[in-house]
Amino acid sequence: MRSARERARAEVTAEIVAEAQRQLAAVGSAALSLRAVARELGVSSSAVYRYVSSRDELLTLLIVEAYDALGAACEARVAATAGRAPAERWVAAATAIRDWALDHPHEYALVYGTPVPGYEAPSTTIASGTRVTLALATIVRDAVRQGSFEARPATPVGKHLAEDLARVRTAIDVDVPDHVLVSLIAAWSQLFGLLSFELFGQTRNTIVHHDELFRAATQVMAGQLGLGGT
Amino acid sequence: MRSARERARAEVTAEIVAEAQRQLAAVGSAALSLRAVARELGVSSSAVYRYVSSRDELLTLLIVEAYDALGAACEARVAATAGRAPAERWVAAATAIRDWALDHPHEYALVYGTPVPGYEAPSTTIASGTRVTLALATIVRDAVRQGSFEARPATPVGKHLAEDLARVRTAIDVDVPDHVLVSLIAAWSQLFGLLSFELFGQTRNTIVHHDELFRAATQVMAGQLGLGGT
DNA sequence: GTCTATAAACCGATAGAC
DNA sequence: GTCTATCGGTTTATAGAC
Repeated sequence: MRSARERARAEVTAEIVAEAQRQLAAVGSAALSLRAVARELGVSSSAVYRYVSSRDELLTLLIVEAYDALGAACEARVAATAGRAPAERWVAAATAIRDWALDHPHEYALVYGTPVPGYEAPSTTIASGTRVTLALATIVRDAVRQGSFEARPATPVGKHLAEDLARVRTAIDVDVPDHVLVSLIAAWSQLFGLLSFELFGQTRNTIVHHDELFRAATQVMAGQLGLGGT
Repeated sequence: MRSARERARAEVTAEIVAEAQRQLAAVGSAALSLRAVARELGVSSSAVYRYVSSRDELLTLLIVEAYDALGAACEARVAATAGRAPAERWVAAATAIRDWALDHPHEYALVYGTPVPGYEAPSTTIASGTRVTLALATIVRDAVRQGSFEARPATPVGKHLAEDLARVRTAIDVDVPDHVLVSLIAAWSQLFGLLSFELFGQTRNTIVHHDELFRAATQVMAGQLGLGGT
């Protein structure tokens, strides 16, 4: 059981992370400052060092928090749509990702945007980072098991790439041919690519109804991936 | 004709931009500092203000420069492959984009990554920013005119989205049905999504042969877009 | 654990001399 | 056009008192 001291410590750390998230939204990750967090929290700067040993550690906390929140949101949607048509699940999961990203644009940018200069992510962040990818893979895995997956005509894949894809196949535990994995990666990168375009303002002057475009594009990709009709 | 003064001024400005690009690579866009540029150039900070009126203006110069360089590279590849099979041209253009991005990762991040906090891009950057998109659209336009474009079964598109797509159709001057435009946007965002994944390290622990994956994924997307065989 | 005080940097931008 | 000097602000991080 945790002592009162440990619990107090966890609580203060959570407050620091919460304030850091506000800062992140206000000034961006590069300008995130331990000092400003302390100032806003009403404590001196050195006090914060008792909880967070450096700016990089604070960034790591934020990154893990963001990955976990997004991963949990996506996992929940995938679980909630179990039994539905695969294409429908794909669109639902993608929408969950987009909804979270629109609600937390700066945390999205922190993990999927330009890396913070000078910051090297420790391996502790990997597990949280792959959650959302694994959740998406679950949809394909279920579709394959149900037999509602339409195989596409095979296209050959280079030998070196096949090695990478074998690693991917193991990681996501989806037993499909190489060219389907390529399609899956294409769909996956399409999803985040379009989302980044929207959030980073690349389509600002052309697209107004981003929600409809996103839905249509993910529907198209689900079909091209082989997840079958709606 | 330009006076000697004007020419000297353009030359010094170019030196400032070149040094700023080095800074960009070293510390990232958020930490880009007029002062450091001046220091490295061996002049005082205030001297630089004679050429560049503010940090934001320097950023704008860098952004326009990056967009134009990438746009020119893509346009050149599209022009060089005129007459070839559309899918081949798509892959070639995508590869040109990737090659430029790998050669200039920080400039890529400047324009396609997280927006610089506090910086508002002036409308002067729009024209340069759309060059690469227009170059890609040319491939589809040529394919349609040649008749080597395979129409896909139509899927309905919402009314609001149709308005946006009408704007897109005019902007890129490609006369295809709505659902094809959605596919095109999907392919476009897939291309930049995968490239961002690679450059921002999202696939770091899984993919080794990024070049082969990129080629395979763009090939698949070209096919799904309707650009036909190799 | 929290505080004050401090070191040693950095920044954008401007004034005024030359 | 370039300089020095300066204003007024920022930062990370540490030392030492309480």
